[in-house]
This record gives sequence, C-alpha cells and structure tokens, in this order.
Amino acid sequence: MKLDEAKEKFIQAWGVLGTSWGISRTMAQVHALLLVSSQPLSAQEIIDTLSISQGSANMNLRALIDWQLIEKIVKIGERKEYFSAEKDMWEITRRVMRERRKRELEPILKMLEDVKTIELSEKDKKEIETKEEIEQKNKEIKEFKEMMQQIDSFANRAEKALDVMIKASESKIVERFLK
Amino acid sequence: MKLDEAKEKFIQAWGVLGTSWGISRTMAQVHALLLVSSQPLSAQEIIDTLSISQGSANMNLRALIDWQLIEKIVKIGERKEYFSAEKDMWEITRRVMRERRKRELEPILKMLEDVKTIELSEKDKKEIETKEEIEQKNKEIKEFKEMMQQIDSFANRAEKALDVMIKASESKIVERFLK
DNA sequence: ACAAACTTTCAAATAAGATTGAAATTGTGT
DNA sequence: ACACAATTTCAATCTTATTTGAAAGTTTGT
Repeated sequence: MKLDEAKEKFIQAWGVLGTSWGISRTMAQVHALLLVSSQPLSAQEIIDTLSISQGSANMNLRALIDWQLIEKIVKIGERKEYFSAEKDMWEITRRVMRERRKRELEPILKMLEDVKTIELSEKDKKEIETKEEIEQKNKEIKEFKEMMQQIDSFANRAEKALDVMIKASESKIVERFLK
Repeated sequence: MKLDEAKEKFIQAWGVLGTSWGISRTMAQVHALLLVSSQPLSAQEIIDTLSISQGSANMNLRALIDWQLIEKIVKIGERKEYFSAEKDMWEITRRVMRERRKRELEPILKMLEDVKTIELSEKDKKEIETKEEIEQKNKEIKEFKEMMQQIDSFANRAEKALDVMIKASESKIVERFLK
C-alpha cells in the first residue's frame, strides 16, 4: 500500500473516531490530514484534499486553533496562511484535556453553584400532612443535598486531579519516565 | 425554592451537560431523574415526569443499563419493572471510564492495526524521479510511520493507565484516601 | 386460552448539528 | 484608489442522530 492510501485510511479512521469524541467528522479529518503532512498546508490544499467547502474549512480550522491543536504559519513573502499541527501526542493530550476540562467540568461546577444556593425547606407546604409525609419529605431533601454535595466534591477533585496530571505531564522528568 | 424545582433544574442541567459528554440529552435526563429519586421509578413515572415517549424511555433505559449506570428492580408481587441509579460518584465514574475506554480507545487500536500492517515502500513508483524527490518521499514515509507509532504507543499506555486507575479506585484504601 | 398490564420494536417524523456556497470583508501591492 | 487574492460570515440546505407512536410481542393471573 502506498503512502497516500495509508494517509487516506488514517484520515478516514480519525474522522470516524472523532465523532465518538464529540468532535465533528470534518474537524477530525482536517486534524488528521495536518498530523500526517510533513509540511504546513494552505486552506486551499486542505479544501482540495478533503473535498470540503471554504466555509467548512475556515470554521474547522478556527476550531482546531481554538483547541490549540494546530497553528497558523505565515511564510514570508506569501500572502496565504498555512496550517501546521502539533505532532507530539503528549502535547496533544494535554491540550485536549485542558479544553475538555473547560467545556465539561466547569459547566458542572457552575450548575451546582445554582442548585446549591437554593434554600430547600419544608416551610412552603400549604397542605396539612401527616408526620410520616413530612419525615419522608425531609429525608428526600437530605438525600438530594447529599447527592449534590457528592457531585460537587467529585467535580472539584476531578478538576484538581486533572491539573496535577497536566502539570505533571509537562515535567520533562515524568514525561521521560512514562516514555 | 422547593425540592421539585431544584430537581428539575438539576435534570435540565445534567441533560445539557450530557450532550457534551457524548450522551444524548434524554439519556442524561433519565439518568439525572433516577439519581435524585429516593426510590426506584417505573417506566411510566419516568415517561410522565420527563414527557417522553414509551419508545424513547425504553431505549434510553436500555442504554443506561448497558452502561451499568442504572439497574432494573423487580418488586415482589408487582409486574412493573422499576429502575434505580447507582448513586456513588466513584462507581459512576468507573463505569463511565470502562464504557468510554471500550468505545473510544479500542477503535483507535483497531484502526492502527490496519494502518500499520500495510507495507510502505517507494518501490511502487512508476515515474523517474530525482534523487531529491526520492529522499523527500522516504522522509515522509518515515514520518508517517513515526506518527502511527506514536499514536499506537500512546493509546496502549492510555489503556494501561486507565486500567490502573479503575483498579486503584476500586481499592477501598485508595478510595478512602481520596475522599 | 384469554385478557390485561406492561415492554419492545421499528419505520417515519423531528430536531440538532454540520456543511455549503455565495456574498461581504479584509489585507496587500501597484 | 483600485484590483486581486485570500479569508470570513451566514442563511439556506443537507446529514445524522434522536424521538415518536402505533403495532407487535411478552408475561402473568384467572
């Protein structure tokens, strides 16, 4: 099998995998293409190779830059912009971890802020209830608060753990040890 | 704010978060509802509370069981099936990790199997090329192989690391230490 | 064996998300 | 200031994933 076929196979596969990683097929394909290109590519080259539109190329390239998975390269004396992917898997992983922490963990913490500040009390009850009903209600309130507390402390720990992992993996010593 | 409002807020938020975790909105909402229910719920109760169809309820409940995030409960003397969520965040995390490893990591390894078995050689060339071109081609082949190798060893390490984390978190000692 | 209660299936409808393509905008050299 | 190349935007369109709802299937008690 020739190099170009292998590259194409890789791009296809990376595109499929991307979808299960919450990344759109095209974004993953653009990333894959840049991962296996030995030199930076222009937007036009990407458009031609993957048969996508200018608009899509632009959008996906911007998103990849946002994730810090690729960067713009400007060649002196040239007007076109070129794009080049970070090729170190450790660096890629760190950047994906950072981005996902931002997108996935922070919203949880924010949501819990909201839910936790509300005052849960049985005082609002309008109806006369039996002792059993009131106790059941109190039990439910307690359980709900515990669940929220559990999620909150979990999310906080996860955030700290991620921090540690990211920082640790940045250390040359740890990296060498793992490699 | 009353308990039911708080629960609803949580369910809504969990649903939104689910989408960025590659879980459908409804599946996440069903999960959230069961997380904050102090007793198991029947399919009908879930359908009514979330205003979803029977079909959707059935499908999403099945998926959650598949992920081992909820389980069926049969009450003696009752025909209906009830559903109850695992409520320990550590257990939830382990199960999600297992499921995601299966879905996300294994396909990568499988794809690399394919790409790596192909023989990359410059022998197929039909055209006469300059020495420089041949050298460039060889360099590209080398780089491509290195990239594949990097991804492969990364994926393997990630799989092992996940294993270690899952196993470690199952240990009561580590769990207590982290808590 | 039947009816009632409940669950599952699946083709069609819907909703959510991604892509296109044409037009607008930006930047560069003359 | 103009022309040209490149980039960006965005409403319309297309794709894909999810949900629905009605019908079929299952299980249980009589």
